[in-house]
Amino acid sequence: MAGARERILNAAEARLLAGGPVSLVLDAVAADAGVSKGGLLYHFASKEALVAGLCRRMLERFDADLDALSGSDAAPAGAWTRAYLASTVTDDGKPADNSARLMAGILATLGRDSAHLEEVRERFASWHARLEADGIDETTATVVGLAADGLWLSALLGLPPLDVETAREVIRALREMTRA
Amino acid sequence: MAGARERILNAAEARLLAGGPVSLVLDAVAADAGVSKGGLLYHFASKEALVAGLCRRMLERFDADLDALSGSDAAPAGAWTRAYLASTVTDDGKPADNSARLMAGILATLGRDSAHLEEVRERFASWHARLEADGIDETTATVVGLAADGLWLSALLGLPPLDVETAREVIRALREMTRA
DNA sequence: TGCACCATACCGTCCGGACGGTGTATTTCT
DNA sequence: AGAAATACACCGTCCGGACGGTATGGTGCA
Repeated sequence: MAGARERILNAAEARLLAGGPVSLVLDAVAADAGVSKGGLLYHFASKEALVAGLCRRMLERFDADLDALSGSDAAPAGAWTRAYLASTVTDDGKPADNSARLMAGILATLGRDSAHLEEVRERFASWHARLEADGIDETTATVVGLAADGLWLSALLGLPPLDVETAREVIRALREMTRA
Repeated sequence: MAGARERILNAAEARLLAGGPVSLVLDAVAADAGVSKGGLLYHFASKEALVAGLCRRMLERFDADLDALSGSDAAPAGAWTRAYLASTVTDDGKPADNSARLMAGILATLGRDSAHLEEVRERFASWHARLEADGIDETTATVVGLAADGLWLSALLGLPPLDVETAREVIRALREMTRA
C-alpha cells in the first residue's frame, strides 16, 4: 500500500473523474483512500489544498510526458510542437489521457480565479512560448498548438469527438505542418 | 424594468461571470434581480433549471451571432469558417464575448454530464459539421475551427491571452487559410 | 373567481473544518 | 543505557452555517 498522501490523491482523482466535483467530498475521499477524515486533513489542510495538490501532480505528469516525447523525436525542428500535439490527443483524435476531464473538475472546484491556478497559467504560457521557439515558423507552430488545445477542449466539455476519419486526417495535416 | 424572468437570468449571468459558480446562490440571485426567492423559484423550479435557462439563452445568442456574421460575408466559400473564427475571438486575440467564461460557470454548476448539456453538444457538433461543408478544404476548415476553439479555451481557463503581435499574426494566418 | 405572479417563513441536509485525542518513532537528557 | 520529552502520522466526533427547496399566503388582473 502506497503512502497515504498518494492514496488520497488517487482517491480524489478517481472521484473527480467518476462523479464530478459534487462527488468530491472529504469524507468519501478519505474512506476511499483508507484513511480517516482527520488523516486526510493532516496531509491536506483544506479541500482547496487537496485540489491544488491534484492540480500540481497533473501538471507535473503532463510536463514529464511532454519532455519525454519531445526528447525522443529524431528531427529537432518542430519536435516540441509534435510532442504537444501527441500528448494532447491520440492519432484517432481521442484525448490522450484524462487530463482534460480532470482539469474540468479542478476548475469547477477551485473556481477559475483561484490563486492555485496561477501555476497552470504559467505552465501553459511557457508551453506556448516553447511552441514559438521550435525551429519552425512561429505562426504555424502556434496554430498547431491552438488546434491541439481545441481538441483537448472538446474532451474537457465532454463534447462528441470528431469523426474518426476526419480526425485522423486533421492530425495528419497538423503533423505535416510541423515539417516546414 | 424588464420582465422578471429576464432580470433573473441577467442577475444569474452577472453573478456567474463575477464570482464564479460558488457565488451563484439562489438567495443572492433573487435579491440582485429585485425578486424574492419564491419569485425566482416560480420562474425556475430549481437551480438546475435556472442554469439550463442561462445555457439555452447563451447558445441562442451565439447562434444568432454566427448566422449574422456568416450572412454578411461577401464570398460564399469559407464564410462560415470565418464567422466561426470571428464570433470566437477578436482580431487582437481577445475573446469576442463572455461566452467562454459563462460556459465555464455553467459547466461547473451542472457538471459535465448533465442532460442539459446535450443541447450544447448538439450545437457544437452541428457547427463543426458546417465547417466541413463550407466550400473549402474540409481538413483546413476543421483545423481553423479547432484553433478558434483553442483560443476560446484559453479564455475559458482564464489563461493569459497570446501576445498581441503573434495573436494578430495567427488570426490573419487562420483567416488566410479560409481563402483556399 | 380563478389564475398568473410573487412574498414570507421555514425546514432539513449536507459538508467543511476544528479539535482533542492516541499510538509509535526519534531525539534528548542524565 | 534507560527514561523523558518531543515530533509525527493519524483517528473520530461534533458543530455551525450555508443553501436548495417547500409550504402557504397574498395581490392584482382578466
